[in-house]
Amino acid sequence: MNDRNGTINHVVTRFAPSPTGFMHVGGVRTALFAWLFARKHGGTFILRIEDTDKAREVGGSIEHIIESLKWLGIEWDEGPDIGGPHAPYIQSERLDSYRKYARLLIEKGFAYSDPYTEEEVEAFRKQAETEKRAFLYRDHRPNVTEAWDGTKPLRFKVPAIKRYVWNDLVRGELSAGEEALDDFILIKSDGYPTYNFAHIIDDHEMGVSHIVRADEFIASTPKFLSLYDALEITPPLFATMPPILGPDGKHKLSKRDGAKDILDYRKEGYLPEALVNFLAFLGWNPGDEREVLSIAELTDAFSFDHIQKAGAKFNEEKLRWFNHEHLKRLPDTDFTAHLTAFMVEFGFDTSTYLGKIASLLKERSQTLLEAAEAVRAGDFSFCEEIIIVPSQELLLKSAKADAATVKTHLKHVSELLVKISDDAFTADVVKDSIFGYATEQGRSAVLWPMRVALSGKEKSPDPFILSALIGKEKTLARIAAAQEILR
RNA sequence: GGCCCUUUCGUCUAAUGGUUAGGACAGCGCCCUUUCACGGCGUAAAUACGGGUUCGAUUCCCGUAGGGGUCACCA
Repeated sequence: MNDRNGTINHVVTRFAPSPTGFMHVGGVRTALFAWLFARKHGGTFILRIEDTDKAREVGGSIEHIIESLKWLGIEWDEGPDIGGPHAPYIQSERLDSYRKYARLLIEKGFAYSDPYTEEEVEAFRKQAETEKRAFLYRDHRPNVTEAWDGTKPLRFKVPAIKRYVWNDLVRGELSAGEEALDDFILIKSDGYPTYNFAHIIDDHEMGVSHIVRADEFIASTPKFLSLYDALEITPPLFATMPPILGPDGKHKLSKRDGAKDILDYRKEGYLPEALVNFLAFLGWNPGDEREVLSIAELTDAFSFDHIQKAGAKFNEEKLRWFNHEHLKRLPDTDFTAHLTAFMVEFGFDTSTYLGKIASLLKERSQTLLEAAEAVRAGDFSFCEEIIIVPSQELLLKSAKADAATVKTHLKHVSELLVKISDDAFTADVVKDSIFGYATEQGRSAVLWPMRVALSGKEKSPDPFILSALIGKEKTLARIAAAQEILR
């Protein structure tokens, strides 16, 4: 909560999704910022499920949300699965609480039973639309109303129609006119509260200090503020995030633009920390020129001060770059562990030589999926194979020399390599032993055929790395085999 | 249509009255190099427009235009 000077005493933020399907990037980023802010200030982060619209609820969503957040490493201190001092954390289980505040508002004269049918209200709305006016229920506010019996919607009666001005931690001073104020529904005829009502009660009861929220709530803030007034509750601080736009920048990112389930990124081989890094930079920066940051660094650098006001376009190209950077920074053993887990999970056959080619894979793949596919395609099969039988054509393709000359070179290379002891057969030693000869004789005539002899492929890592990878014995055998092919 | 928000390279952004307007992704070029990849260097590229305020505006104010949001018994 905040004291009168606005000093942060204890930060409490929350992420409050509704279980209506999968998690998309917009929701995840809002959750991420709320979480980073709480962590930065040693505060509390709450996960709350807003399931007050039973018609739209999609089964399994809660589990899916939890799985998504956990994959990203966003952990909550209080939530539906772990409980906490303000349990329950699922709104449909908090109905008593909303009724309590509803009664309070009725007593104070700030709530009344809505006498109209849905059709009648719809007609008012249509009329406003026809007249190109904003729809305001309060234009039709009834003079007398019956006592609320729970079968009709309970409406909020706006205490004062006025212009509201408030401060937003990201946007600064915001304001909205009287048109933004209306008698909105507190409790629906099915007994569930609306978002407008429920989130305010919950945030209050859960001690939320900062509401990190999406752009679309700016327009309804005056409604919230008037409800806070009626309830005589001090509102939390607001921090409004910029929208995430589709690649064309024309509208908010939608499924059509490829907005997908956040867990799809796991399938596509993205590292959660890379995705988090990318998402954090969509509308935020650390205030310096660093870009590739770990979660710990992100937490440390995070502040609302550097959040953008304008919308950002989702750019998958840059996400791929972030992922590659994070992949490259992984120690080989960690990379291998990640890749192996990925391949097992998504049905790839794992190879025993993955650990040996970790550094090659990291360098060449932007995602774990690309690495897995490269392995499956046999791009590194030369690690396992005993014999390689390249064609003479390939052996000579870029050698810029005739078969007899190449054959002589390979023979000489063998003679140099055989002198190296088995345990000293590293890429550097191999290079040192033959590089002088190769330079002298023309590198393309020596190194190209050697590399093809070892890999059997037109494209591959260099022959020194290859030699070390497959070992002295196979290296010599393959070079000998290549000499047989040449005539 | 009303109300609200927003506007720096193609994209993500830095610079909160004085900079040759900086970085990154993507692009292009060169270098490294036996191929591929990695890497290095370099290049092109922006303050939406029009008015103010000021000695001086990317920065402050107003207007215009573009974009976004909202006007539910959805959140």
